[in-house]
Amino acid sequence: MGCVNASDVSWGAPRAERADAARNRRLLLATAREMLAESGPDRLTMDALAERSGLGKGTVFRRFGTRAGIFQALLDDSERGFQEQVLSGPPPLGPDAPPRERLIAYGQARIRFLLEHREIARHSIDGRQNVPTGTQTPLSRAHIRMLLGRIPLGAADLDLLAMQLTAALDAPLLLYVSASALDAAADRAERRLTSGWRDLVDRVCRP
Amino acid sequence: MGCVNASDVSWGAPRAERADAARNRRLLLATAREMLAESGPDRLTMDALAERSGLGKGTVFRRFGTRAGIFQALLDDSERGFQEQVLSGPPPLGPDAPPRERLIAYGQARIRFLLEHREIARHSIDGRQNVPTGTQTPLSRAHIRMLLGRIPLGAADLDLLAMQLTAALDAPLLLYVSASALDAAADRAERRLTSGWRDLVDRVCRP
DNA sequence: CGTGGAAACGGACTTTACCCCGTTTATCTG
DNA sequence: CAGATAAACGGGGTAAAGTCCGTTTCCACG
Repeated sequence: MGCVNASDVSWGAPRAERADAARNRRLLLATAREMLAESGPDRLTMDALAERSGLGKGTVFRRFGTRAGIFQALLDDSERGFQEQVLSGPPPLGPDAPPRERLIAYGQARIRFLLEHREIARHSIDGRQNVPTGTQTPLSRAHIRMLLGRIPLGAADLDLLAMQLTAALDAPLLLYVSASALDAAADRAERRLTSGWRDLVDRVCRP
Repeated sequence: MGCVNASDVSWGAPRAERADAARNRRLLLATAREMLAESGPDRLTMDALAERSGLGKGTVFRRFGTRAGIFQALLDDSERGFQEQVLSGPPPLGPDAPPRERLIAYGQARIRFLLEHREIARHSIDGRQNVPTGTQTPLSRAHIRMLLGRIPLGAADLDLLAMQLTAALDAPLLLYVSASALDAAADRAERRLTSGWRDLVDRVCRP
């Protein structure tokens, strides 16, 4: 837990982020959340964000690269707490639970998380690039991969299987089910996706 | 097969597409393909497409709605042949094969198709909207759904399972595996995804 | 402290997606 | 064949994304 954070002597390779840059990133994320809460994702433009933060547009773009990048950063940020639950929280989500149960619990938690942040998650997808490296899904994938490694499955391409399961978990919420349908019946959707995930995992993990 | 095509007396509800509109759509798609072949997807801008087609910008937008819409239309168009193979071609892809084998064959064919059209497929994703209704994936989903219905699976939410499998099939190519990785080793990727799909279907379909 | 160089900043500039609405054209009806 | 009507067209206009590069700020090191 209290081991290594960004401001430590952790410079293994790059050179730690400059102080002003870090401050501005926090400021930008905070401002973005405000704007999001006030007027929804569509009004969150790069120009507006820059102006409202009192920063230049160039800064916003260097930090996030692209519009979708802002949403990725926001999602990433929101995910931190969730990640801690997964890595060191209580079972069945955290360690000290049998891997198959952890896998099911993980899916349930992720579904809830994505539902809760569906707007942001939706907007974090950028057709020009594949899903962001170093954020959201890769961690999902890595975690699922790790759990699969501890479940007795016959010979199998575990990396690929992890990717397939990640897709089965995320894509419905990110791509397939319409946003309006989710808004209309979020509870129902959550129950359905959750039990669907359990079924899928059950099917995949046996003999 | 030769039952109902767009120009028939099929006006159940809307009013068949106007002749000039149809002609222009074909022209636009053809021009888009040319431009794509010549200079890649990034140079395919709405303005350029309009000008090169000798049409107005407004026309392009009314036809396709959005930039991603062009790529969706292109993909849809390319998919027609593929769909016929699936609906009425020879087994194991077409009818007259046991459903489990058809499902596996379908996945293999779809993987090949997406790999072949990966550029277009990538660009057809629009973060603002869920995956297009009436094209590509919905058909995938419907087909998978239909096949699942004919495979003995215990009690299961078949609609959801179909969505999960569709996601597991498409998302790796659409979202997760980087375009450059695919370009670098498309053959290897195809083999891996293909056998991964077989494994997944095997796992899912056995009580 | 002072300083050199790397990193971050700012905001004008360019490009592109997307909107709007007056005008033209296809098709249907009598 | 003429007139009506709804659809399609055109292309200028707007706003937002993304780029560039001269200027400023940080901070490691002396």
